[in-house]
Amino acid sequence: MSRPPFPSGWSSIPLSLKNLTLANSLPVGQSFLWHRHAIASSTPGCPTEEFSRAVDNPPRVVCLRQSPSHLYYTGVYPNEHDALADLRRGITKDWVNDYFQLKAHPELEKMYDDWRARDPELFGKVEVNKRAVGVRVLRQDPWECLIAFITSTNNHIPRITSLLHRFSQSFSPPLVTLHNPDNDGETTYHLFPTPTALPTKLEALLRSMGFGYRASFIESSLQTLEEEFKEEIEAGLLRWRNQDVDTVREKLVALKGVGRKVADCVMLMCMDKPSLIPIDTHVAAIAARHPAFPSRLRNKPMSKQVYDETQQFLLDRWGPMGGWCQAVMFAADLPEPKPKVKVVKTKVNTSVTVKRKLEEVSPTLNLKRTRSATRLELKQTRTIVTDEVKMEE
DNA sequence: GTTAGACCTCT
DNA sequence: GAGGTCTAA
Repeated sequence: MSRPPFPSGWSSIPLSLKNLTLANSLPVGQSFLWHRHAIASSTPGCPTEEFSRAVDNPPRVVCLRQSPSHLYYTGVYPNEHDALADLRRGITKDWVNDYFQLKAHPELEKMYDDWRARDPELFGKVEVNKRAVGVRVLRQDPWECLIAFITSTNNHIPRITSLLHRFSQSFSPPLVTLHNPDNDGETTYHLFPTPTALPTKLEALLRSMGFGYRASFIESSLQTLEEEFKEEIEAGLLRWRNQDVDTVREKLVALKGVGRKVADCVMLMCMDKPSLIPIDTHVAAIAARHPAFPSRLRNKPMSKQVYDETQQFLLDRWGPMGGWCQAVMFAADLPEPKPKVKVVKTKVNTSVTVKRKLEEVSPTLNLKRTRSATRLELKQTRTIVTDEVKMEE
């Protein structure tokens, strides 16, 4: 009898970095639950890092790697049956195509051409940035996306990321545990919790987990959604994809903790509304750089009116795929990811303690890169759902 | 309809 | 002050 996890094996899709760059699309503030690891055994021209996360329907861990010419993917399953079904039916391949919108919008480069022609002033100057290459808007799950962006207000990416991982670990059982591809420890993956898995008195719990005042927003929004959709919140939210912007915006803004900006984020990133340009302070600053930006909007505190006019200004520049252009501009404007450093306390002489930074050694590149997912060794797998809520230490 | 403060928490 | 929003004037 085999034991989990069951990898469906690596497959690949021919895809250029200009059409999709994982590193510029996954960790840039649209999605927060991807794990990112260097690959210990890699060779020039082959992938150097792996992105992975738990994905539902069926439950599995999706792993992604990328070379200049191909996108590699595999699903790692807690049971053999689903892994075999994936092999037969290409479940993860379909998921990749849907998530990155490769079928719906196959030619990202054509969009870049269009934005360059429309807006040489802003887009033209930014797109030369390395971080502006291959930025795609992801087609995410609405339920997860909604919670993520309620959590995002007044927070930075690293903090949003840690809060959402904490959320998943607390309310969703471990799915599968895999060795990290950088050979540094292992990761236990959890699906994003379903609404029904959340305890009734959620606010106090979330507060203790560090959500702050957003805790009450999440509890209240959950309650509102339960009133509208009963037990079918996720399916209900998915149906909002088929409705027009104004209708959906009205419903989203009715939820506590969801204002105009969060609503626009959710509609852009999971409800097929590619023209929407969410205006946060960052994007507002980008817009203000444009020579033609109305001076009466400059240095004004954000208000509904300033929001509307700024959004309209950018929409005029960027056109029907304006939300995608915003994603490029946003990603390119993020600070360079800090090189990982370890802060080591070194004891010197008698009792003087100094802090010293040590550059983390980059993984040695081996000449062989295995495409077999059998490297993913089981450490611990539990598929039993517990009612108990685990709190982070 | 518009505009201050407050709000959790971490840097 | 930060990838805002809520509430009360």
